Amino acid sequence: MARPREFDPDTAITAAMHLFWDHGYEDASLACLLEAMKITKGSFYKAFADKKSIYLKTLDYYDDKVIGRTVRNLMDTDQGSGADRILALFEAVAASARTDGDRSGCFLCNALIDRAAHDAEIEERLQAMVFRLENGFRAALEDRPHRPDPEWVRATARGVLSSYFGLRVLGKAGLSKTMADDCVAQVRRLIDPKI
Amino acid sequence: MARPREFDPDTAITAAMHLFWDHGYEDASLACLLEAMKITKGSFYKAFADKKSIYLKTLDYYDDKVIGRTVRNLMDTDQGSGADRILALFEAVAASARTDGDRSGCFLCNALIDRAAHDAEIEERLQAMVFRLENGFRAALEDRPHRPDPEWVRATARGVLSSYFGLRVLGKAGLSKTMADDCVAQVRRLIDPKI
DNA sequence: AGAGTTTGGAACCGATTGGTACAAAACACA
DNA sequence: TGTGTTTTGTACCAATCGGTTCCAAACTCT
Repeated sequence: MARPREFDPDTAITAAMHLFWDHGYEDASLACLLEAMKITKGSFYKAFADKKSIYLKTLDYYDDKVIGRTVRNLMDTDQGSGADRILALFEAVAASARTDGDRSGCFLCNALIDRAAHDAEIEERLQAMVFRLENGFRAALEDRPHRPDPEWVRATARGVLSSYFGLRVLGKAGLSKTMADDCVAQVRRLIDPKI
Repeated sequence: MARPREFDPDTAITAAMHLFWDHGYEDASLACLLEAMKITKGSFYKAFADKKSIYLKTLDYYDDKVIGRTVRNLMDTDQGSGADRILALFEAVAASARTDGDRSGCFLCNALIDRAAHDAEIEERLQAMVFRLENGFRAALEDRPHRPDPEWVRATARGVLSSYFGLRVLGKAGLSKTMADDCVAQVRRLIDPKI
C-alpha cells in the first residue's frame, strides 16, 4: 500500500534507551538521539510523536526486557534457592560496577532520580517497576523449605530493594572491589532467616 | 575602594544549590538560576566564572553544611549510642520522604546519578563526600561498650551507606509509610551487633 | 569634589534546543 | 504504467542555551 519504513523500530528504541540510560532525559538532545537511532528528523517525528513519548517507550522497553528478565530470574526455582537467586543478582550488579567500563548503572534508578519528581506520567511507570522488583524479591524470599513469616518477607524484601538501589548509586561513585563485596555481604546477612 | 556588591554570595549559592538539588545540572538553566539567586547576568559571571563553577561551589557548600552536619551528628557521643544516631538519621530521612512535600531527596545522591559518570572533577568531589559519610557510619558503629571487630565495622558501615542511598532513591518513587518503616527496620537489623 | 575601582544591567552573540512543513522518494496495488 | 499512501530528508522555525561586551551606577579613598 505504501512505502515501507527503512529502520527497525525495535533497534531504534534500544538505541534511544541506552542514550537516555546513561545521559538522562535533558542531556540526551534530539540531535544525539537521531544520531544514535540512525534515523532523520522526519522519520523520528513520524514514528514517535515527540521526545517525551519515546522516553516513555524506552521506559516500557526497559520494564519489559530488563526488569522482566530480572524478576523472572528471581522467581525461577530452577536457579538455586531464593537466597541464591538474590545473591546472584547482587553479585552481577557488583561485578558490572567493578569493571570500570560500565558506569551507566540501572535505568530505573537513574530515571527515578532524574525525572520521577517532575513528571507524574513518568513517575507512575517507575513506581510500577519498583513494585515489580519488590515482588521479585518477595517471591525469592518466600522460596524456603520452611515458609517464612509474611511480615518478615515483606520487610526484608524492602530492605533488599533499598540495598539494590544503594549499590547502584555507589556504582556511580566508582566502586572499589572491597566496597562491592561488603555491600553484597550485607545483603547476605539481611536475607539470612536466622537473624 | 570600589562599589560593594548588592547581593549576599552565601544566600545566592544556597539558592543555586537548591535549584541544582531538585532539578539537576542540565535542567537548571541559567535563566532559572539567575531568577532563583535574584541577580542578573553581569553579577553572575563577575562573581562566579560560569555555570559549572557555581555547580562545584554548591557541591562544596552541601559537603560543608549538610554532609558536615550529618557526619557531626553521627559522631556526636552526646546524642545517644552510635546505633541511636544512625537510626535517628534514617528516621529523619524516612520522615522527610514520607511527607509528600519534599521530593528533592539528597543532593549527593542526585548528583552521583546525574553527573558523576560524565565529569571527573565533579566525580572527585562526590567520592570525597561518600567517603566522609562512610566514615561517619563507621564512627557511630565503633561507639559501643565492647569495641566491635574492625572488619564488621567496615562492612556494616558500607551496608548502611548503601541502605541510605537506597532509601533516598525509593523516596523519589513516593514512599508509603510502611515502606519507609520497613527500610529503617532493616537498618536496625544490620547494625545489631548480635547478628 | 575628583580619581580609581568594581558592580549591575542591558544589549547582543552564535550555537543549539525541540519541533514543523513540505516535497521528493519508495513502495503496494490496480 | 499510473495511483494512492507512507516514509524520508531537508529546509526552516521561534525560543532558549550559556556566555561576552560595554557602559552607567555606586562605592571608597584622597
